[in-house]
Formats: sequence, structure tokens, C-alpha cells
Amino acid sequence: MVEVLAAKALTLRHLHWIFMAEEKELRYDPAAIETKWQQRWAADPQLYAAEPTSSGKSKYYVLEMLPYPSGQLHMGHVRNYSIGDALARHMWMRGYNVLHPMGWDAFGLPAENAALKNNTPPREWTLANIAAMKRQMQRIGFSYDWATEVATCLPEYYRWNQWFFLRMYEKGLVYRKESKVNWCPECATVLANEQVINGYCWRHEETLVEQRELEQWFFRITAYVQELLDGLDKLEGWPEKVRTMQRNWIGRSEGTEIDFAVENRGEKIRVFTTRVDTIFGATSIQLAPEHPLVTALAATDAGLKTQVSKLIEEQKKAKESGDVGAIEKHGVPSGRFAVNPYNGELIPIWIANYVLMDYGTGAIMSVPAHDERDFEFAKKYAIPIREVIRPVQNEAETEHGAKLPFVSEDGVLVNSGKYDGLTCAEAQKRLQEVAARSAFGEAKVIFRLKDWGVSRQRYWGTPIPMIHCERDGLVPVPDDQLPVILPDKIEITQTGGSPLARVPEFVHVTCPKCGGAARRETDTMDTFVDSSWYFYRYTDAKNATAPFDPATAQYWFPIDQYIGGVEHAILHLIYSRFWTKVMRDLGMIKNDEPAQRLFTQGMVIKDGAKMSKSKGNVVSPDDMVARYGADATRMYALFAAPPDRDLDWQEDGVAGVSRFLGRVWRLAEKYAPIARVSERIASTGQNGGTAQKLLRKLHQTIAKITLDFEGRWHFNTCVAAIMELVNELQAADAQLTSGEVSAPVVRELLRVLALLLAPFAPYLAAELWEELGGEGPILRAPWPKSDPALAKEDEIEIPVQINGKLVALVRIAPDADTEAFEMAALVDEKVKARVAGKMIVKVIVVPGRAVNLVVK
RNA sequence: GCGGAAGUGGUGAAAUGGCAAACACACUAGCCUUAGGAGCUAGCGCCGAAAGGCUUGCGGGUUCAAGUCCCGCCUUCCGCACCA
Repeated sequence: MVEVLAAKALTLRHLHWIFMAEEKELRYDPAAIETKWQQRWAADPQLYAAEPTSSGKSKYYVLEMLPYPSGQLHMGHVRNYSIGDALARHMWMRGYNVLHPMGWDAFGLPAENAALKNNTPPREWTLANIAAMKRQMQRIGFSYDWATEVATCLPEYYRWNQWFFLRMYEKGLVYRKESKVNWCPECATVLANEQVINGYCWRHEETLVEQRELEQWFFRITAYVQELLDGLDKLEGWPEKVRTMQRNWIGRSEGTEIDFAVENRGEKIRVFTTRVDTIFGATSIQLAPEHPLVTALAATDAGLKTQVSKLIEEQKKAKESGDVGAIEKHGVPSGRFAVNPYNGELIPIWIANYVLMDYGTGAIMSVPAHDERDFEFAKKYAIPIREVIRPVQNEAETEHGAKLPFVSEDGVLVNSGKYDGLTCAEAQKRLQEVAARSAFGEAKVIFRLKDWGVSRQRYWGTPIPMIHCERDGLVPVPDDQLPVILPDKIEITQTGGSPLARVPEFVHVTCPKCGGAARRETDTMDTFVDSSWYFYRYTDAKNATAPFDPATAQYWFPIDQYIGGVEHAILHLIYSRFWTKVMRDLGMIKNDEPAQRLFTQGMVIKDGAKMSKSKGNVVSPDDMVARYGADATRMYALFAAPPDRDLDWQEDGVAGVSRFLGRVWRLAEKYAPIARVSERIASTGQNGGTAQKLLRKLHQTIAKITLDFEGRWHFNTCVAAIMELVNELQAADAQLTSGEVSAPVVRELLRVLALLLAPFAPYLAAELWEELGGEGPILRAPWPKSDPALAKEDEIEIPVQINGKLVALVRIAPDADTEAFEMAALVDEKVKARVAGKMIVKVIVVPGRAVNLVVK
């Protein structure tokens, strides 16, 4: 009895299976198609490999920013990589030698946090995440050459960070100095700026981050500051926004430094000003609370000391809360006076909380009449306000003086002794000359950009290859002892500075110079070091004797197209420009800049907000791929908005793209047999209007998409154009089925459709290509060429306007002459009716576009 | 405050100075059916029964013609900010 029931159940299940199988024939099944092709592609490691530099083809290096291996791709990645992948595939089809690599920015704090939380070693956690994300990328079908894969946490990679560090040390581009760092007392460790959120620790919402002085390693990026600034003008392939952000970050400022002697003391105060022309209006000197002179004065004055530490405290708090501009201006008089070198005037020296020690000289001359902040401060403390610049434009205003503070440089000097009457610009020049001649000042350019602090008191990063010896001081690790391996066995805790300092086997070494006992540096490098040169490593990823081969790098560089998020506009993109210049000066490369063109894609948002766990609006790529397929997911990412704009993720939209791909698939299923017939039966050459119409649309679509890839990158309209083409094919079902459209034309239509889809929906394109009997991988098939003759319309509809208002549409050949256009417009019934009884003053014909009648 | 970008249907959006709303989503109606996250057909900016009129943040301007160019303003987003 049991057996009978079992047999029956089996039969039903069997029937159901057959039934499902039949249904599958009619149904687009992305999972089946994509699994099949994923396996085939995985079995062909050469598919996405670049050819040797001797290939003779033009090279094209397309690069997407490498991800941090968090363990999960997010939609931002999918969008970024879908853009790059479409471009790479297109360039392959255009016959270029394409380098399209991927890697992992694998060092960083999250691995240590995960280690704490899950008791998993950072290395293990990171490598597992890399494996998981690589699987995701392969599932989506991105065309990376995995043979050049780079993971920055592996010794094969980070040994070259150390190597570069030593080369830069030799060139004086690495140095050590005391510096302020963010310190979380709860974590008992240093935090990166990004880990300080409104002055609080990112892990301890209630803990204020402190500033501490520590010995830190620095890269002398300021040695290249002017070149980094000037280079921006030449980076025409970079978004203006990014160039502007970098200019602001570099913050070049031209001005003058002037020494003010301190009355009754031997010292001088050096101030920086961009407005030396206003110096006769200086009615006080303002010092930063941490200025050395203030420290000296406070040392012998307990009362002053208390007040100054209050100012420092205020400044610190403001800095921590991230709202420095909102601080209430506050200061104390030092009781001392300074001498204005131009006129010998004695002016009081104050100490103010709005003056910063780390900009300029930490001291300013205060000119209340011509500076907003000085004005506010002078009002508060009743410091004299002396007007020394009068506006030139307005006579009436000049007589009574301008409204103060008058900050414009569009004026002439007054109350300035022999300089009266000069314009601001003239005065600046003259006053600088005088200062230089009398040796109390000079013209000076200062920058906001500071040297790059690279020390991190953390475990999961590149060990800094230096040794501290009591006899020999700082000793670099010799090249033949590289890499300094990051020890595996380590206990990660949240307390007590550099974790490496607690690994005795790591710390204790013999000094390479004297052979005596010495200690290793236990700080590791900022992870931005890793990402500053990784794209050079891709060109020669397996090199065990050098970071890369210069000749190979020279072939591939500069990167033709770099694609990533705008959040890297400053740090990563300045550091990697700096690194490129350093490598150039080391003689390793010839290019001055890493990337010819940069594209910054928009964010992926959902319900009007950036996707984030806390908002609960995260859409998982895995989920999308499982429901709609990889093709639909990535094609939606390109279709929903132009790539540079923010994209609002709407799942219904993905479903729509998936339905579209289903239509394409069914279309191919239906007509592929007809298309294949053409291989055996000669073309009759008899194609009616429908065939012509379809071919016209086809060639228009080719032209549109080709053009877009060449610069505009509006892939959303490319996808729309393919949809229009498919809609037309579908509307011509009767003619396609009946044979009215000949088999060779059907074949051509489907073949080109597959080619056009290849950059956007590579799985389906490969499937169609195979079904149509295409030769080799579609990726290597030549990109179709648009035939202008076939694309041309024989008749177009153009608007006829009367006084700029649309009144009729007339049909006419697009290449008809001006008279024909005018005639066509004038004979139209609607036009006649509107013109009747009036006078045509003028007829404007824009051939091929419009006719406008000016009528009275 | 400085710098940058953007404002178009119910939604995502499209439009070399020349028919505003292509392509899609959602919605409505109908058909088909293996009742599906399926397919097909049609409709779908606003007002209006229709004819027709109106419509690209607001106000000006240039032009035969402006979503597009120019001037002023408003709003939103992003970056920088007591930078001397």
C-alpha cells in the first residue's frame, strides 16, 4: 500500500516536472541562461585577459575603483561596475586591447572590529569576504581578468608599499614629527578623521574624542603642491566638480608675511595677510592661543595662563563639534604691544579663539574696517576701527565713507600716509617691495594642503619598515629583508595603542647597522597608501622583484577611463596623483597623471535617501539577481538614470527590464529558426517596406548607441533605443512570420540586436549569439557599423509654426531644398486657413527641421 | 559665506535653440490563460463634452523660434569653511 502511494506520488511529481519543462520553453529563465554562461566563461580564463603589449592593437585601460571587502557588494558597486563593464565590453568589440582588472582594498579597521566581535582573525575574515564578493561579481558577469587580481593585505602586495616608503625616505619625502591625533579614551587608540563623528567616537556615541600629541610619520606631499594644483588645469577629462574640490582642498593663497616687533622684547611676530594694503588700518595683532609667544608669556603669568587654556578649550570644542565657524569670538589682551613696521605705530597684542595655529603663521594683523571677523571682534572689545580703503565706484559713498566693514579690493587707499590714492593692487605690490627691501617681510604663497600623516596605531595595515636603534637612531629595513611581515598570531583588543607593540617576536630585532638589539616601528600605514598605486600593479601583478615592470606600465598608462564615486574626489584622487609624480621622479614611469579621464557616477538612493542599514532601505544585489537575473539588475542600473546622476532604486523598474529581456528572448526563440534558414537559402533580394523600415530603425539605433559610447554616456537612452527597436520588431510580427521580410534580413536584425545588447545584458546577448550561430564569443565580434544610407528616412514630419506657434505638421523628404519646405508649408490647409487675410512678412526655413511663418 | 550641480507628468526620466513628456514604472479598461512576479491590445501632463486652451521652480531679456542661451531671484542636494 505504501509502495503504491509512493509510486503514485512519483508519477504526479514526474508529470509536474514535464509540465514545468514544457513551460520553460516559453519562458525567459535568466537563472538557467546565466548559470550556463557563467560556467563557460569561468572555464575560459583567457576570455577577459589583456593581450601582450606587443599585440599591435590600440590599448584601452578601463578601471573601476576597487572595493573594500566588507563581505557584501552593495548597489553602488553594482552601478559602478555595470558602467565600467559596458564600456570594457564595447571597447573589446571595437577591437581594442582592453585591460579591465579588479582587486581589493583589503586593509582597514573593520577587519579588526569584526575580529573583536566574532573572534575571527582579520586575515581570515578579509579573505572570506573577498571570496564572497568575487563570487557575487562573477555571478553578475563582470568581465574582469582575475589573473591580475590584487589584494592589498597580502605580503606580495604590501611589500611594495614598504619598498616605496623606503625610496621616499631616501628622497626626503618621508619624515617624522610630533602631531595632533584624534584619540578615543574609550578605545584607547587613535582614530582616523573619518571615524570622528561630530566630535564623538564612531563606536562610542557618548565619548568625546580628544586631541593628543604623538610622533607620527608623514609623506611630504607639499613638495608637489604647486604641481598638483597646476596639473588640474590639464585634466580636461576630469569632472569640473572634482577639479574644483581639489583646488579648494589645496587652497592656494597669495599674500604677504610681515614681522611686527614686540615692544620691549627681542622677539618678532610674523603675520600672514592677503591684504597688506590694509596694514595702516591694523589696530591690533591677534595670536592663536597656541602661538609660541603666548606660551612664553603665559609661563610667567598664571592669570593669563588660565585664560589662554580656556581659549584653547573653546577652540578644541568647536573643532570637535565640527562647527568652527559658529564659535563665539572671544579673546584676551596680552598686555603687550607690537610695532607696525610701516609707520612705527604701537598696537595691542591680543590672544583670540578665532585664530588658528595651523594656518598661516598663527598670527594675524587685525583690520576691523576691512574684515568681517576683525570687525566683529573689534566691536565687542571696543578696539578702534580705522578706515583705510574707500570704494571707487560710488561718489556719494566715498564722501561719507563706505558701510563698514568694506571687504572688497575694489578701492583706493586713504589714511595710509604716502600710499594714499593707490589702488589696492598697486599698494599690495609697493608694500611688498618695501617689506622685502627693509627685510621685515616678503611676498608669500601659502597652501591649505598639509603633509600626509600616514601613521596608524593599528594592526591591520602595512607595517612601516623602520627600526628604532638606541645607538643608530632610525634605521630603514634593508630591501633584502622586505617584506616586513604582519604577524598572524595576535590578540586584538580595544586597549593600549598599537597592537603590534604587544607582539614581542615582531618588536625585537637586531639593528641592521650595528647588529645590536633594536625595536621595530609598530605603527602601520594609512590604507590610502595601498590605493595610491594599485592600478600600476595590475599591469604586472605577479612581479616578485619589482612593484611592476616600467615598460609594461608605460604601455598601459595613463588609465584611459577611471570610474568611481565622487566621495573619493579629494583623498584618494590627490594621493594617487601625488604617488604618480613620485614614481615619475623615481624614474619608474613617464606619465605625470594617473588617469586621462575620470567619471564619477551618482549615488544609488532609495525612497529619496542614501541606502543605509540604519534607514533600513538597503536593496541587496543578490536578492535582485535571484529574482530578476543579473542582466536585468545591471541593465536597470544603467537604464534608470544617466550614470552621473543619482539613481532612485525602484524594484518595479527592475521587473520591467526583466520583462523586456523576456520579450527579446521570446522574439529570438520565435524568429531564430527563420534567421538560420538564411544560411542555406540565398536571399531573394525582395524586401518590402517593412524590411526597409526595420533596417532603418536598426541602423539608427546602431548610430545612436555608438555615438553615446564615444562620449556622452547616456546609457539610459541607449537602453531605451534598444527597447524602441524591439517594439518595432514586435509590431512587425505578421511580416516577419509570413516571410514578407526575407530571412537574411531577419538574421541581420537579430544578429545586430544581440551585438547591441552585449555591453548591457551580456548573458542574454551570448545566448542569442549562440542561437543565431554566431562565430566565437560575442565579446570578440566586431561592433556593428551604422550604414547612413540605410538609416536615412525618406520622409519626415516637420512642424510648421506661425509666429512661433505650432499650427500643422507636414510630410516632406528630409533632404528637400528650402523652396520645397516653404511650399509644403504654404499649401497645407490648416496653414492656409490661419494665414488667410494676413500678410506673410517673413518665412524662416530650417531645412530638415522646421518652417516658421512670420505673419501680421 | 565661497564653490559646484540640479529643479520637466502620479514616479524614474527624454528632448544638436525647431512638434515638451521618447523609453519605462505605476494606474485604468479589455482580451487570453497553464491564474503568473506571465502574455497581448488600448488609454494615460493639466483644464475642457468637444473645438480648443494651458504647461518645463519664479520674474525679466535675447531670438522668427527658449526646457535649452543671457540677467536677477527662490528652493534642494553636494563639497569647503573663523583660511587671515
